[in-house]
Amino acid sequence: MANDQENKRLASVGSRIRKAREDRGLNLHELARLSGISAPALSLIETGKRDLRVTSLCRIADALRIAAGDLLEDRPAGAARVAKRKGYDLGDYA
Amino acid sequence: MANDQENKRLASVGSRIRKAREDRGLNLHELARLSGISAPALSLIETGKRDLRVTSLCRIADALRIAAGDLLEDRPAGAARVAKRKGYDLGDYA
DNA sequence: GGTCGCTTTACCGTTTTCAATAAAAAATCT
DNA sequence: AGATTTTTTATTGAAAACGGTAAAGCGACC
Repeated sequence: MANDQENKRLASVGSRIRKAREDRGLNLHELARLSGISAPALSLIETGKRDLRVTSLCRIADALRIAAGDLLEDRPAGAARVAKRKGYDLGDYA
Repeated sequence: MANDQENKRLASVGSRIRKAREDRGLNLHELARLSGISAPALSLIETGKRDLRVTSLCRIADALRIAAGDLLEDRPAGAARVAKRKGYDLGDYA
């Protein structure tokens, strides 16, 4: 798929997604319903094994309520901006 | 390919790439050589007609010497960030 | 008129994402 | 220990990205 540098980049993107998801207390299945991306695909993404498309990244970012750019690289201001609200209504996605 | 919202997003990403490219005085063939992405593909990307992969976005960002996150959304990087946080309104996912 | 440079579009072939499903593996419980 | 939840891996099939090439548009300028 890619050279070593790109793999590292995908891995860091994936770990940022995973961290944001866990910070919000969501499991893969719940994030799958929020984002419209299947749990197996999310697993591949979070472990850096898949080169996801930009729209997929944005859908994940929207589901996590984080700026998409904050998933691509470390942004110190990012964490503070995230509202740790609790009201994920999974029903909207059923 | 995608719904209307995602198309708008891809279009904005594309226009940001185009602007950065033109600011650097590059044409599509030169950016193609720098990024490893063909000029026809770059044309589709810049006009928002293609949902590129994250590694492609990063290769373009590297070629333009810009942060990949800055291609995803407006990030003033400087002063007036308070004004308006454009994009999605959190709270309802309907 | 024409030519040059740049961009867009179209086609083809290969590769990859992605959903869906199932199953296996791993972590988390009681 | 066992049972349950969560994650990972594998498979199938469809849709799309991507490079390459070629062709067509579209300016500007002579």
